[in-house]
Amino acid sequence: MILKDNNIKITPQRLVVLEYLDKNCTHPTADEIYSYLKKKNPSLSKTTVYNALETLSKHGIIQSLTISGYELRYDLDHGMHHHFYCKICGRIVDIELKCPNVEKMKKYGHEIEEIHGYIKGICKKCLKEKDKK
Amino acid sequence: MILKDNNIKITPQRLVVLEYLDKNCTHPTADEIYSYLKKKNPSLSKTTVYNALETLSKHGIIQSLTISGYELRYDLDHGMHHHFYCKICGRIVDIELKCPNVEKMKKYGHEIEEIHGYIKGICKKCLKEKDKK
DNA sequence: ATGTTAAATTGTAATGATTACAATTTAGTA
DNA sequence: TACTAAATTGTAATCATTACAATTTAACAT
Repeated sequence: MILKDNNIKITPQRLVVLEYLDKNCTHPTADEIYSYLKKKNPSLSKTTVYNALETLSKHGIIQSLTISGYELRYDLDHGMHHHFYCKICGRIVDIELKCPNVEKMKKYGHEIEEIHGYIKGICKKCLKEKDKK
Repeated sequence: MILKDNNIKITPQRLVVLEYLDKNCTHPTADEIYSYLKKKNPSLSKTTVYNALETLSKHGIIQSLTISGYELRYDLDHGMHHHFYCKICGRIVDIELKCPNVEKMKKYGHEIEEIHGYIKGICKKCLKEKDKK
């Protein structure tokens, strides 16, 4: 199991957070995760959600996205992809994409740990809505 | 002048904010801009700085960066480039880079307005510091 | 099984960036 | 020079995130 593999203490709270992110690819905020899980886990604290997210993040199991500016969003890492953010509906969708620069990047002399590709605009669905008018 | 070209009302406050961003490629926060400009413009309000940044941003004259997570940073747009964020010193440096995906992106059916490339890791300078130890 | 201990969880309070808002001032134009 | 819509200002509110201290618990050794 992924927690044991990373020497992270296994707690029910961490398990539910991880399970939530595994089942929900909606790039939720800490608050969305908390609000949902709180229903079935009344003793859950929001701080715990933040702590769990930070721990998972630090071990590279999940990724935190800064794309929407005023809040962090979280994403279980399933390999390299970029994100598209719709300025109208706020939805974030994954974009499967190989960035050919990843390897070249090292020539700058910096040590690369993360690569984030954020594309912003208007999504397919919202474009259709606009056309109707 | 760039403000007139965009039909933005010319005010001394907007001018000093723009000038600051033109001269300082440090990707400052709103607060850094405010604190510096306040010295020579005592009547300047922080809200005005936020307003000016938003207006300039909306017109594509400047870009807001979400790279550091808990605060927005601003950058005068001089053509396509990505950003490198050092996790140790917090500095953000420009990476001149042509992204070959920009054109291909449209096939997803979304309308693309902005592309952000954020690379995170440890910068050259901080790597040297680490080696000394 | 049980006891031990370092680490995790909880709830509350603090922080700090950003936004809301209403009163005042001003840029652009007639 | 006067007018008006828009910009500026300062204060107060908002809201995500973090700090912290008390309590609980996972993991491990006996």
